[in-house]
Amino acid sequence: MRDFTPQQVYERDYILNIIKENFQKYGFEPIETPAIEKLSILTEKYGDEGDKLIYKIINSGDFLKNTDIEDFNDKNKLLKKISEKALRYDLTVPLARYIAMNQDKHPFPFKRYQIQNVWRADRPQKGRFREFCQCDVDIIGTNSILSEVELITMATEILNQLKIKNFKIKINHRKLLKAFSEYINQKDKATLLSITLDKVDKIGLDNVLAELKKNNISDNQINKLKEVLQYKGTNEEILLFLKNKFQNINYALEGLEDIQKLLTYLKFSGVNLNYIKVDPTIARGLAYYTGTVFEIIVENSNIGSIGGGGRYDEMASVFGLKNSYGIGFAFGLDRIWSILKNENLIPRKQTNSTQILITLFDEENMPLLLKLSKEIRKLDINTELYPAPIQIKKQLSYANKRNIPFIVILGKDEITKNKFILKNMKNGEQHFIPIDRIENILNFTSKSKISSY
RNA sequence: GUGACCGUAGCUCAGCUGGUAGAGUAUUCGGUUGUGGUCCGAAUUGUCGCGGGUUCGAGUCCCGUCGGUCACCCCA
Repeated sequence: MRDFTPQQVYERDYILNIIKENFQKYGFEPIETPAIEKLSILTEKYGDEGDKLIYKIINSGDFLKNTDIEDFNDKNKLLKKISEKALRYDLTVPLARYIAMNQDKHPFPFKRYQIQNVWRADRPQKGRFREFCQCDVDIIGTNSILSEVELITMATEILNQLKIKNFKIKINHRKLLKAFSEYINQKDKATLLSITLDKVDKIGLDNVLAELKKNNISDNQINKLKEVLQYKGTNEEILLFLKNKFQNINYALEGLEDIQKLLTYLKFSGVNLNYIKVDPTIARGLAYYTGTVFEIIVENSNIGSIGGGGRYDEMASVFGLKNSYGIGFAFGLDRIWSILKNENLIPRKQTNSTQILITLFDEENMPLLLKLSKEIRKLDINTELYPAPIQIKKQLSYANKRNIPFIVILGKDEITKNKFILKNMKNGEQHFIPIDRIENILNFTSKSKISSY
């Protein structure tokens, strides 16, 4: 739970604007959905771990009204009786619900983006918040590999514009993960396998294998896995190697072909393939993925991924939309912000804040000052009036704290001369400007506009 | 959901082995009448996160809870 100061909002807006511009450039349209969803919409979409992290909202009024003592012996049963609403956990599931409910309102494929907060009942830690902002883009209604191509191309474009170096987009395919379990004759342990493999990056291959051993995977099977996972090579080499290993597993070959095509098209789409890394261990925990999955990381940042996504071809069908294809990914605004801060990549604020503060001596002069402020704004200069006739030193001090580069003084002395004073707060210089030649202000302000920050 | 540490004035923090709170900074006022950012002087500031317990007495000990930081788990 965080507040954002004006400076922080500026910094976040800088990122949001780049993201939004690119979303629009690729033809995505915005939607918004409510923060609160029905709890039943959200459950069982993110896996067991995910379900635990959903913020449940207790029913209003007498929330115990339908419960009896026995319900307290079964927490899940109790939960259903006292909570029917929840805060959204991501933007993908609400999108699926939205699509199912608004099928008639959009042509398909439907390309939408959605930038809103989501909530997770997590323990906060580095790069992780209970309330955070996701910038989500999805394409609903086609299973064309071009969707993958477009999303990844756009992601690299955005990261380039944000000047983030060292990012990698790791790509995998759920079908490949599944193939691992078949490859070692442990089909029923597919989930365990994918969750464990996902940790290779974090705890290393040896620890992963040790963990599998604890879960009753035999030495023989582990060695078989090790041989595959140890393999290092270029994207092409990895694909070839896996093709060889999985030659008898049809769906694995499909997955490999998807990735192969994706790489080919990315090249034509102008993406520098150094950013792309095929990684058979990337799993992603969310339960709804069915095809390609990807994760965007920044090397040496120790902040986890800054974005991730994948294909989820069945999800909207849960909400009644048949043959629904879907793919998308989300950028984590807060994590990108954190990285840009660390790397000093956020440009300094130029000048969209106040340029001139008009000081006030006497309420009698208000009409004149209001008129003056309007005339100055006509020159496209951000101007404000100090709202109360307090001591001028206080008004100057206020301008100082606000970093306002100029003040105008127009009191009775000046009025008799038909001039006002324009004072440069940086060097203290003062200039008299005739009231009927307001545009002369520009002689002094335009130069310092940029250097004032 | 698990573990560790933390939560004292607006901010950063001090407060030893229990005896009802202090510094720096910020704020406000002043250093004479209409000129800030420096300097000097003065003043204000807190239900010590919240709830309960132990004790004659708790910021200080115990329990719970909420919030923060970090590591798991998982994820943006």
